[in-house]
Amino acid sequence: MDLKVEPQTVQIQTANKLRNAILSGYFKPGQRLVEADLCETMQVSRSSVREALRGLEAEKLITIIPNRGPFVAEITWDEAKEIYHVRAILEGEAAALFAERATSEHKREMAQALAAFVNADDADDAIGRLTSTSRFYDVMLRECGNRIIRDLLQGLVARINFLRARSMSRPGRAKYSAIEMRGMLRAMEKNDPVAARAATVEHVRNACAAAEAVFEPRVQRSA
Amino acid sequence: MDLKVEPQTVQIQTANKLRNAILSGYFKPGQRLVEADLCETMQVSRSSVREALRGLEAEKLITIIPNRGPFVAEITWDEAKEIYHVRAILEGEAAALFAERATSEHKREMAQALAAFVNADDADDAIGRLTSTSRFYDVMLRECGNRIIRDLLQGLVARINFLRARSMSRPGRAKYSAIEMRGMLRAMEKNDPVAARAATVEHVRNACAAAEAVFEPRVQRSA
DNA sequence: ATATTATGATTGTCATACGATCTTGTCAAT
DNA sequence: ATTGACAAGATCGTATGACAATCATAATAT
Repeated sequence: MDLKVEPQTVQIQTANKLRNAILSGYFKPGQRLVEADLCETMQVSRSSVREALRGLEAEKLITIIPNRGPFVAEITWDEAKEIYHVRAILEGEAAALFAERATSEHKREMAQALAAFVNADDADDAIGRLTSTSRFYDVMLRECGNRIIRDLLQGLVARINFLRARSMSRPGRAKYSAIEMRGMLRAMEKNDPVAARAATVEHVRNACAAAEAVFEPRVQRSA
Repeated sequence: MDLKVEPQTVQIQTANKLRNAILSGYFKPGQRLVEADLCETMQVSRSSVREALRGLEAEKLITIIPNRGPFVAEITWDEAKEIYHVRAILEGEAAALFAERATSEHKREMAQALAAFVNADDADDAIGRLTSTSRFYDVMLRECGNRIIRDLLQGLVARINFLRARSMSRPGRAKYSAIEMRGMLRAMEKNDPVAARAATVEHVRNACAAAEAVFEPRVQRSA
């Protein structure tokens, strides 16, 4: 159990809220972020906003162009493909590591998350789909025993989050996704690292293919 | 050729200098960094320093504890091991990718870097050893065709930089290191991705073992 | 049509200020 | 000897105000 409690500075909250706004799609890729406007809407000082932005820049969620300011990061399909490539490798490794050490408690947790995913899909609940998959992965990444893999993957996934959401809401994809996740879980329940890695890599491959189908490199201009 | 030129803001330069200071060991792990002192020595405002620090925090080179300020990141041997684990995976992948697409020009560049490394070692030139290995890796990471892998590895390597320097200056290690790098290069010259990955993974494994030998988890107190 | 200039918006940087929080030392109470 | 209370000093977190540098755009001139 983690009992650590830490102060929530304004800067941290600002960073979190901005991150959420980007991941949830409230700020669109390529969109310009004006410091003064952010101060206004978030009711914090420019210092706090700018510090928060520096953090997000290092996470590659935004790009700060000198003298032009921050923009929500855009991504080319090339980059996205590279991310999926790395994601397959790291997530496969995490799956293998997890399979070797998964307890029945962890397996149950993942099974629950998967069930919730299926339910959310049946109910056509887009948010539920995302939170349940997150929960599914969280267990695996938290318990795989390698925090570096977890951190790297979280950073990578954040950068292609909008693709996930978009491709997952495509009719049919969620069903297949559920099947693939069931395959992962089955291998992990048997504590079979080889099968777990294979199933996971396959899952990411399919997610990549699904993402390609919905990727649109169009440049958006304001009317 | 890359002709892009971009403005060097004070914040960027501050971040770069601080990063260098940490990587070069001028600031030691665990050391406290006092904002006011940094402003004084670097002759920049607190705003610039703090923004630079936020960036370094996201790179995990420093840790900022709320109300206590920034500290140079410390690392446990556990974490270091995890980093080496991931490094082996990603560097192996990069090696395989590179082996498939390496041109004679690239091979020559790497051979030169390796030769420089041997020379630096013979001359007992610690700095030369580091710059030449960097050059060796830079070619591989730059030309492997996956910028995500490159960026992630650069971030990871930065975090264990001090271990590299320390273990490399251990008598004998550099010699073995050179032999291993020669093995990597040989496989890449044959454009053999399987052998290249194997040689690279082996190299990282050995580097990890060498690092363990010099790792000291001692807590340092000022006199 | 192209080049030049003016204009307004926004960023980069600095200086200053002040409350909040942490650290440390001192001293009393248990 | 441990605990608790309190004061003093250092440092951080945050806000504010200011201004030059830069950029984007519109207006003007060639």
